[in-house]
Amino acid sequence: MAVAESTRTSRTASRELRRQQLIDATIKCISRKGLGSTTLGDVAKMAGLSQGIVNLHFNSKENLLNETLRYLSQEYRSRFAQVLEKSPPSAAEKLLALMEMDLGPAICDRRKLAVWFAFWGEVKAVPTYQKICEAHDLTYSAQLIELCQTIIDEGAYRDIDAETVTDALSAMTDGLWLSYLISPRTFDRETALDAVYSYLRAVFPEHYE
Amino acid sequence: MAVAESTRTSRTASRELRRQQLIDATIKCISRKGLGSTTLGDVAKMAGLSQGIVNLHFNSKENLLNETLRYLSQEYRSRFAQVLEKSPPSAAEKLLALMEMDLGPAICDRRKLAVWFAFWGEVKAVPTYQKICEAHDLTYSAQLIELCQTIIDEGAYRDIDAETVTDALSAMTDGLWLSYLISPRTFDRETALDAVYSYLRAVFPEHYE
DNA sequence: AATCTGAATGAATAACCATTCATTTTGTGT
DNA sequence: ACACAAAATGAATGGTTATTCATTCAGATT
Repeated sequence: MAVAESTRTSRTASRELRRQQLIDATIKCISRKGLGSTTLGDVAKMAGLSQGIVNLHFNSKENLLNETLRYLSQEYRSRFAQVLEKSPPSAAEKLLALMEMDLGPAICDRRKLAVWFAFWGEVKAVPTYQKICEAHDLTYSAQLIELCQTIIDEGAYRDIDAETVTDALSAMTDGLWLSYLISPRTFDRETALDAVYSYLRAVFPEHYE
Repeated sequence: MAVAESTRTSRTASRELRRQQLIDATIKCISRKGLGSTTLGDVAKMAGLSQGIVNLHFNSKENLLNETLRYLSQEYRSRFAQVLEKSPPSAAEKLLALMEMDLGPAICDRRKLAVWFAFWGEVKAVPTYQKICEAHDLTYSAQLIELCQTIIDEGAYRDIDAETVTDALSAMTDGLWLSYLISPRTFDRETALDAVYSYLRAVFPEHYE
């Protein structure tokens, strides 16, 4: 476990900067050793700081982990918003761009995925994680439903509703992440994208041919 | 945390029986407290036995957890085989029955799911978990691919291959499990099944109308 | 330059927990 | 009944880790 970029930031960094530095270190530690065996000592060492540093800035390990999960959620949301902004205006293209983001190298990266799954693995046991994840999914879904509804209206598709397509698509990306996490050798991101394409082409044939 | 059915099994149970009793207790503990804070003391108390019992039968905590994951995998596989046996002979009906099993109350149960996700959350950090999960997915996929191939041949479906449909379907069930784990209030099993139906109807319209 | 303030350190503490093992209990065969 | 072997117990051990806090350090203010 390597020591991080300690020389670049001045020894006395502003409060927010140091907190972010520690959250980054936490993410790195969890992705390497797992949530179960990440200690505050590990996090401090990874950040190139001293033993007591986490409690100084976060008061407790529990709080550090909550803030780390909140950060992950917020980071995802801002990428999501960025993709929505930058992609072409049509709903079909936006939806496709979002799926490609989910399965692109920035997000569908084993290190990041390992951290998400580490938290998901404790969702039932830690109510705070559940609340954060539930809120995360909710805002994410709401925007996908809007896009899907527009597509359905445009194509006058029958026997399908926006909520169902959204449930299916977001479940699929989550599940594809798991496949990639478990079988990185035999399962790649292109294969994952093909699965999503197969669904989009099948339910929205007018839009995705 | 309650004490389990200690009176039913005789104090000196056969080796295999006691091991299974401890695995069951482990599953209960993980589903309640999470993998991270399940101790051998918890497991022993849950089983109604003494502190040192786990090391007597499993030698180490690591080994107990490995065996617990193997048991989960094996249990799933036997349910899977049972559904294949009991359902009508057509591939389309078998596939549907399997999906309904995945999202039925026996498997899509928050306590069980919490345990699966607890292990998945450590997959990147614990090579043994990864190997067990990868092998699990492999045998599971192989059988689904066969079914899908039969359906594709029957319906002479174009532009779709069995591997892709299998990837999509199993990712979807995994992801739907996560939705159910995170949002048990707003997300129910019927909603989850609708998502799967929407895919099946769309890619295999001849078979699922 | 001297002082002051908040950030950072890292050794010490106390709690927790996996593992060990000497002792006790149980069931079986004689 | 008795002896023996296997199973189970639970107190003790040693290692680990979150948290605390007295001390040190950096840099801003006067």
